[in-house]
Amino acid sequence: MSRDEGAAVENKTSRDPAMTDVARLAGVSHQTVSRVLNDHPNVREQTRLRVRAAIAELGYRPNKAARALVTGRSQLIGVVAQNSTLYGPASLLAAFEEAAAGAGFAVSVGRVKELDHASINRAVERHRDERVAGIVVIAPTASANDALADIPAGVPVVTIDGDPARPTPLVTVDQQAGAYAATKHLLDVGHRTVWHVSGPPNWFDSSGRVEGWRKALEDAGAEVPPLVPADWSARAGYQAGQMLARMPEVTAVFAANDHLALGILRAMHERGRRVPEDVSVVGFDDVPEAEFFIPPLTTVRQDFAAVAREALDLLLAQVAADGGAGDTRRTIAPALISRGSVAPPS
Amino acid sequence: MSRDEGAAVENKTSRDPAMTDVARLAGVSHQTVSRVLNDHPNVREQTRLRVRAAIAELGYRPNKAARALVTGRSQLIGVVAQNSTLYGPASLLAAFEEAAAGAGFAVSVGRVKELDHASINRAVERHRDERVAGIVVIAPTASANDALADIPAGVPVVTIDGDPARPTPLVTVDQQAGAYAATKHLLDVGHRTVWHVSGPPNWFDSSGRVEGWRKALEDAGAEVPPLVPADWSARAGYQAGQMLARMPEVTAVFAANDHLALGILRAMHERGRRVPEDVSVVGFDDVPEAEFFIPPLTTVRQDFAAVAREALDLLLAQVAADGGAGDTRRTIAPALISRGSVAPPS
DNA sequence: AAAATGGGTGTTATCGCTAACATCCGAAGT
DNA sequence: ACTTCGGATGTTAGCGATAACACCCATTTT
Repeated sequence: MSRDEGAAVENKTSRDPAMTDVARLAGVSHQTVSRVLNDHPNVREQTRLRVRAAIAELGYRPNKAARALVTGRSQLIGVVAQNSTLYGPASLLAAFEEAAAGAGFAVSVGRVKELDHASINRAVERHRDERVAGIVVIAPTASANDALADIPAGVPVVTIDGDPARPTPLVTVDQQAGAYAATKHLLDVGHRTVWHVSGPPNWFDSSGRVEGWRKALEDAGAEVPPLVPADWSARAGYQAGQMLARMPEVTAVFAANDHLALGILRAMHERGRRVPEDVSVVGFDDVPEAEFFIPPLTTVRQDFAAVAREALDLLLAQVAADGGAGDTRRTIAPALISRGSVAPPS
Repeated sequence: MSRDEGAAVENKTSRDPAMTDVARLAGVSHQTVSRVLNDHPNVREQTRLRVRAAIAELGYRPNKAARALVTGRSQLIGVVAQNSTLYGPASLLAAFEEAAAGAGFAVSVGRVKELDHASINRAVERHRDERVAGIVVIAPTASANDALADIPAGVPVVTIDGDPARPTPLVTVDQQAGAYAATKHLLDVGHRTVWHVSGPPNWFDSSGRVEGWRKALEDAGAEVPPLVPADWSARAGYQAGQMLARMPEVTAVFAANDHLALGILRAMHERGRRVPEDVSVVGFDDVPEAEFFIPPLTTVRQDFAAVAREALDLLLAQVAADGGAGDTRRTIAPALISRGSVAPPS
């Protein structure tokens, strides 16, 4: 790649214009160009216009690497998330990217196969190498949570879906409240108790939902049936459903997410137990297609966009404060969405 | 941020170690450290070890901004994708991030709200500002495709799901083959013809599936019923299904994706048309929960991981070749997954 | 009228790295 | 023994931006 200096006349493979090129064209110093770019106050309006014109004429675009080098920070936010296509995490990630873009930040995603200590640390280090402005960790499990301790102070970090008990900047959905509402809804229409098919035990979301379910039962003085443990998959829901369908006393089931609920619906259908006439079912997440399950699923909706906004907000506050921040915890309330899968017991 | 030079003894707020610090500790020049880092051959083994020891001792990590500045490229791949939680695009993105991480590249995602010309160009420019090594555009619609023309030559670009007719580096799933297989499967079990509920008309995936469907019918000498246009949502499938359920002659439906199929299943169920006894249904995508629909859905699976791998491969080939590349098109064959939603007509 | 202010601008140093060239040295060729 | 060569290393010069400071020159202030 030849790069002629001085009086280049026919510089074919000319490089991208740099700040000095703009400066020359506008008849100012490169520093003034920098001032215009960064909206410094002390630039005459006329000069500002001249510089802007030169920028437009050359199609100049600032080199972010150079800026990152001298400032020590890039306009990049690193996100550490599990490599999953689960509805919750995927939506969250998408929502966060959108929010960040709105604030002028690009997002670099460090997907991680397992949410273990070592993987997360590796992802965090990669992000630090890129001098990201801040890091968001989607840490829905205890193992992920542990890794956060190793992140050096001074790096702005926000955790999403992390341990509610941990004193770090954190945004969560109030799982307990959502589960409580779902369970109470079933009790309110007349069910004597509610069974619960839970998510994987190491997820905070799971345990929060279990707690909310149990509390609603206890508050109502209802019997607490044994917990049916599962994971997040439709398959696990189907298996749990096969058991529940055999027990005549089961009239109401709260599933820890919509896909579990789907599996339960299928199992009920196969054994001839009608939903909602014989058994009521409630899910969690409100995936877009939940409305078209057979029957339409009553569920609990999480506002991922709100979570993303709050997380970004918390992160940028830390970036601005250069470390310490004010309030550092935000909780988003979920909402019960009532559809056709719930009815009074017969 | 004070930064004492020279004989700093008690430098509290010490900066991160730089290459010169490593060099000093190892008793070599910073350039030798650079050589070790970049695996240049001409370094004595003993020196190499000494440098590595110093790196480990200081916990040194190279500054990527500085490297990007001098080389003009970062170890970052820019991805432009629509801000959607659709199963296909989301899976693709996740798969690509994993593949890129395996090759030592981080991925910066430029989500875009609409797949129009202007939005895509903006995202591409943002990536170029970051001096990404290459750009991947997930361009499943004609409008997205148009924007590709504006990307200057010399920037490595790979399109995923783009226009099969466009002569750019491109990776696609053979939609036509998948649709052909699905339709033929229905004809093979004895249906006289197959109805098709299609995706949005401006998506290449949609039109490819329509073509495959039509071709299979024509090859079999079957009547081609009118196309039922929809989008990708379960709701649209439900609406289409409400119509199809009223027509006694409809015995087989091929839906352009699994969520459409879900809506169709629901509509059939509501009007008392049994699947598969009265009507057979086939979907497309094989979303994880398709196995637990009522009944389990026969569908066509796309191998997104393979798409991602090929795309990365094509991109890195361009990066290495500094522009021109050899073969530039890869097509992934989808696979029919047979489940319980298909049966011979009664 | 001289001094103090402060807005507008240019000059210089620097961030941490890689490229290009310079240098040193011992082994090989004549 | 005297080039020649090439491996191992050091030196210097940028990459393109921002920070810090210096410097004008019109206003105010005293």
